[in-house]
Amino acid sequence: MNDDPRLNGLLAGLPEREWLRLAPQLEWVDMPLGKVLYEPGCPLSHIYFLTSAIVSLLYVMEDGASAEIAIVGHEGAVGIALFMGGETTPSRAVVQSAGHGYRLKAQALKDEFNRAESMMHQLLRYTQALITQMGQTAVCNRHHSLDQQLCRWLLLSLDRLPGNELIMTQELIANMLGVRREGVTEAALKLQRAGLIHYVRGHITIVDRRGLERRTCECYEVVRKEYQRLLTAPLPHQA
Amino acid sequence: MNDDPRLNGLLAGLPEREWLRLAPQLEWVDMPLGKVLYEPGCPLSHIYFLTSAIVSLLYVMEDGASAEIAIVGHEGAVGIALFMGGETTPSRAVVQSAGHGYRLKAQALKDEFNRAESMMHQLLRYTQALITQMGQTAVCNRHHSLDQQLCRWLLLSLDRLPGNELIMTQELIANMLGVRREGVTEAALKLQRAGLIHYVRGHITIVDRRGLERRTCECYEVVRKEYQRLLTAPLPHQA
DNA sequence: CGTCATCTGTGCGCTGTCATACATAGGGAT
DNA sequence: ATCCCTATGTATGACAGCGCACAGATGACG
Repeated sequence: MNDDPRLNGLLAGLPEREWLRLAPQLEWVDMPLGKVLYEPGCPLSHIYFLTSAIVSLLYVMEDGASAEIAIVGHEGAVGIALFMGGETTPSRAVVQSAGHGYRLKAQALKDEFNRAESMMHQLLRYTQALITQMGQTAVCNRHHSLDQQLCRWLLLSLDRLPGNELIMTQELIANMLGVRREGVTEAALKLQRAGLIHYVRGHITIVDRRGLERRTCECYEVVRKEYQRLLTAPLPHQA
Repeated sequence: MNDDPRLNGLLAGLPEREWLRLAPQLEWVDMPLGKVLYEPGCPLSHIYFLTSAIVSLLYVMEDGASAEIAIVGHEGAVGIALFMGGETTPSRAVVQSAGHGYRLKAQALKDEFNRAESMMHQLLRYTQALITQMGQTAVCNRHHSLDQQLCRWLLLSLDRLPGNELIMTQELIANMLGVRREGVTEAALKLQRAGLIHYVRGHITIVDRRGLERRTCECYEVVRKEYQRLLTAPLPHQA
């Protein structure tokens, strides 16, 4: 019942020769909501290529406050520290939307990395896209309103999911954005009253995608374009 | 009158064999205050290994508002998009503290990258450190006070400079932090009254470094430790 | 020596977000 | 059907940072 590994953009982008070498080493993994793929400072055992799940990269402060610094979906991989050489990161990876993925043992990736060409360039390019997202998140945190950031977040998530529905409570979104739950309630209410979204107890339906795009800040577009530019295999769910 | 290229941590960390191959291709460059190394979307012609300058990576919004997402000093390099494979980035690199560095032609780097081992791992590790700084910046923007962020910024800058003086107006700092100049004035006043720093028209002297460390948020320490951990060649100017 | 641009200090009202507290409502479990 | 947990809506006061306006102070330069 496993889904196709090549739903993952990075794997799909590999030339046949490299793909055949890699495929037998991929392990299918279930990713239920809330599953933690790695904790800050823990050596990574695998790199995860997502097919249907969404994973949030979170920075958690000492006082427990947290902020999402990037979203990863089927366009990318979780655990880039593995090939970056640092072994660990100060971030935490949590499944934000249940689904599946494939993982590759740390050693296998390193072997691959030392001889392969496409795989490496593929991953490096993806890394740059991820970096762009992180930077844009930082700027967005500084300059844009919660309303705009919520739109950005909804759109970025939607781009990584099939359909037009998100399973996500306002409490969780608040965690992702690093704001209060009440703030998200207010912002979401505005969007609902404007007829852009509809939600009930953790089920958010995007009614008017264009409307969201008009309300969000430039950050969404910057990130989207950069992903498109850098990743040869385009995001299937993207408009 | 050129300074030693191996003041740069990445170059210093290379094994002799690779260093000898690379050295003749390095070009010494002057980096006056305000010099722009690259603009968003412009293909990079060189990678810059800094020896004595400090460069800010800025994200500039459509309305002109900007925020620094990372600081680069003699521990690193500017233009990582070159080897990441994306060719360009949405960020802007501006010299924040005048000094010098060495640059390497894009093609030379790529040639190097394709056959070299240490150089690549060196750069990848550095990239991860940079990523950490970006992420931490994003979280800091979200959760910490301007007072704390100013301390963080001063410390991060100081770690990349000799001595204990910064040449930097409050206006410029405000630009880096993405806040109002007046806000920086107020925060700086507090620090001066507490006897931690002393400043006059663009000259900031750090009087009590420990005091700043006590006032700043955890973000500074996280970034510092991660740089230390990832970069085998330690930062010379660091405490 | 005087002028002027630049840098720093201060006040004021405004807005967005926070902290806290509490009210309502959907929907699953029994 | 009932209960209860979880999700969502609302109010209130506090406060940080913003935008704007302007004053003083320093130092470069003619």
